[in-house]
Amino acid sequence: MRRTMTFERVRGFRDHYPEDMMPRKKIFKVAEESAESLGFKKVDFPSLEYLDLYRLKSGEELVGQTFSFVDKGGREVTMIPEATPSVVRMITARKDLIKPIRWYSLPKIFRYEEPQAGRYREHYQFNADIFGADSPEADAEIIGLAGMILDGLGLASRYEIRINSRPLLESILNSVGCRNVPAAFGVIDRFRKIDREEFFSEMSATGIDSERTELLYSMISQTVEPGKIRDVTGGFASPSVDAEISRLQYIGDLVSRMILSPVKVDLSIVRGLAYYTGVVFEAYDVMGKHRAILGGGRYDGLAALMSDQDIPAVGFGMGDAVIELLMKEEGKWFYANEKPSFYVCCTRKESKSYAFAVSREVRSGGGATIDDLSNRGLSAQLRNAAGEKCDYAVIIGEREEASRTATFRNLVSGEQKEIEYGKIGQHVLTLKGKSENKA
RNA sequence: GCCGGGGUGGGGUAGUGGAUAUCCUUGGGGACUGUGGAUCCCCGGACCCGGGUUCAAUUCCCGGACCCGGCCCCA
Repeated sequence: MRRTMTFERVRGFRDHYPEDMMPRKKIFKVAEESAESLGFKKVDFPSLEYLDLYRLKSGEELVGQTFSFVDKGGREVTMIPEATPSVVRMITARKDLIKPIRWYSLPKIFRYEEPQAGRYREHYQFNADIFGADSPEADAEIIGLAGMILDGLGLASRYEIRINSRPLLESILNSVGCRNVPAAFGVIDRFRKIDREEFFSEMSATGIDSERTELLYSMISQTVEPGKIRDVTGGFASPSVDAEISRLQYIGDLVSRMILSPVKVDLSIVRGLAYYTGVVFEAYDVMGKHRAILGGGRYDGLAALMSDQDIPAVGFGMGDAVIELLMKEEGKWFYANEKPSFYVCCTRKESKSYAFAVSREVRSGGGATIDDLSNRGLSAQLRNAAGEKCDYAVIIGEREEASRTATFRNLVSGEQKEIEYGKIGQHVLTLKGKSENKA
């Protein structure tokens, strides 16, 4: 009778095995490189913050969905549920920073919610923000970065970015006699989930008559090219509406210069009831199958809420969960080594020293170079090499050691070549890895 | 927090109120003794947990945790 102890994962948390971690790493790599290509700098911050940091901004509602506890020193703390407050805390703590500031980060964030498709209690979230610039160009750069990342992952034309403007929506609502804009935002945010009657009755509760509600309903039901916003907002003309439309169109134009996929205006994008004050946006898969891949917007009031400084800001966050679902569907969930990989076989113990020296030479110009640890027969070692999906085997034995050479075997074609020890590094640089490799 | 669905080795499965729980795959070891995912041999590994019904539960019933999906919410 065997007695085994098995440990379960905590609900809603994930393990990441290599076959999944490799493509996940690729997402982060593309995101980080895209950000850095625009001059963004990486920052990091604790996984634990005072709960008050979130109370300020979001009230008790969000607080109820956090992993919070009182630590041994009596501090009320929480596993961070988002990055933005921490980043704003960092920004406001340093008055010497030259603005505009472009920062990105890649924390794990936590939320105590029921797990669902594309939602876990812990996930990675790439974040990028620009502080100290309230221009539409800053808006465009953030939205453009979001698109660049998706493009870089091979998802061009498989996603679309939908943008909206909170002040635009607010102007529209004001112009139709809405007495409770936040409530109306809430209804618009949920409009795809509620039926028509519910929409009408809730809108009427905010003071909008049914004729105007009809117009609103039609307006938020469609997504349009930025150039055609006025086609759907025609019934709500006013100077403030007009100014907001122009800004949104300008942003849309700039973004379209940066990315490969369409930018559409979707007047139903509200982004919850959070702290957004300007442009808001989300990226969706074109099939509309999943929840938003990423989302963000302008939040000019947050720094003032948290400090004595008034710093305009715009940013976005992208979790790793939804994009994983999408990449799997699109056949992009795999990883290919950029450099060829090697397995250094050694046929006899006496040549191990030489084999290790050869390994070092190979590594100097190549990718992963695996030393054999099994000390088994050559055929077994070659089998291991194949199992590791290496591109080449480097065979070392009595003959190679005597002649100061190494035998390179291409594990795909079977071709072999003997290379002098001194020329190994150079030879490796001429080799290519195979580009398939399944996840 | 609520609702629906689900569970047999690591993965995929067969099956059953009773006997050593099926098959494939994967994993480990060995043979082939300097050229590979082959072949052959050997080995390891499972009925989610707890209670109940029963002579007997992996099987039926209840509860819990977990997984999948949804609601709420959405950083």
